[in-house]
Amino acid sequence: MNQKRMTRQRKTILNMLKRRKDHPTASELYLEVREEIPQVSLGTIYRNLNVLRDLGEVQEININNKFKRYDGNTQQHYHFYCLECSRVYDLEGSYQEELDRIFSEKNPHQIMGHNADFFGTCAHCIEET
Amino acid sequence: MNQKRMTRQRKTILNMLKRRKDHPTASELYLEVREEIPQVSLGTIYRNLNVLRDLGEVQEININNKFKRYDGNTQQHYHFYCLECSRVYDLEGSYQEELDRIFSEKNPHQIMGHNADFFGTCAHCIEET
DNA sequence: TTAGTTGCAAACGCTTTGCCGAAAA
DNA sequence: TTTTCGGCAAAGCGTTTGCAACTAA
Repeated sequence: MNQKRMTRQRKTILNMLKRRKDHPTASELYLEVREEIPQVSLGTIYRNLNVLRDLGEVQEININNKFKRYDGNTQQHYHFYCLECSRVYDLEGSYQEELDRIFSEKNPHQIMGHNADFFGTCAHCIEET
Repeated sequence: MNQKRMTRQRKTILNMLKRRKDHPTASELYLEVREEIPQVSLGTIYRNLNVLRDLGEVQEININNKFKRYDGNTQQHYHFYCLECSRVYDLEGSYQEELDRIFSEKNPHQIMGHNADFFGTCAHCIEET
């Protein structure tokens, strides 16, 4: 792969993702980056998110096939998707490595890992009802 | 909701999904349906998949944000995604209900269920190398 | 008869990309 | 200076939708 440069745009996007505890979409990130670099373009956001994802600096989240979300936390962890408000949260609790073992034994594939996302009603939406 | 009719197109799509053990995309299904109903349109495939999904007759699978896949097996089960060939397989082994309890205790959200998909190299691709 | 459905084609919405000037290294 | 990157706008692509004709019930 080519050598990557740490441009102002790329640095800003990465910092914002590391700081935010939610999981913004490219458009949401675009709005925030624009406050700091007004002339930035959406294409730049998308290009940099793909670069950062390839470098392993951020995690790409695909929960519902609508749009991708990005997570500055690159450790393995699970997500929670609220069916009411569509917010995505990190979940507390450890990654269940034994699942890979359990399902490896019962299937002919070489399992390298898994993704899991939980769904339901988030704390925020429970309060509102 | 409105009353649904079992048209020839809808019946054909449902039967094919129940019979196939893979998890076709709308386009893949379109190709197969067209062998039986040559003048069918892609729009009809999409509309019926959404209807059947809403009726609970088929399961919609979102593994990588590229395109949706459909599964005629409506029981809870996990999937395996091959990183090499992109095929999607059903996994043998039971749904881990206790995960919902474990993560419910550690988080403030009301968890109703979860999805999990495993990834790695499938049996088919292992053989080829 | 009548409300849901289809085929067709255009529209949608998120994401990618070609081009060229700008700027890291 | 060299090579990657950014801004802009157009294109790409899976999916949805408006419309008039059609059909299941």
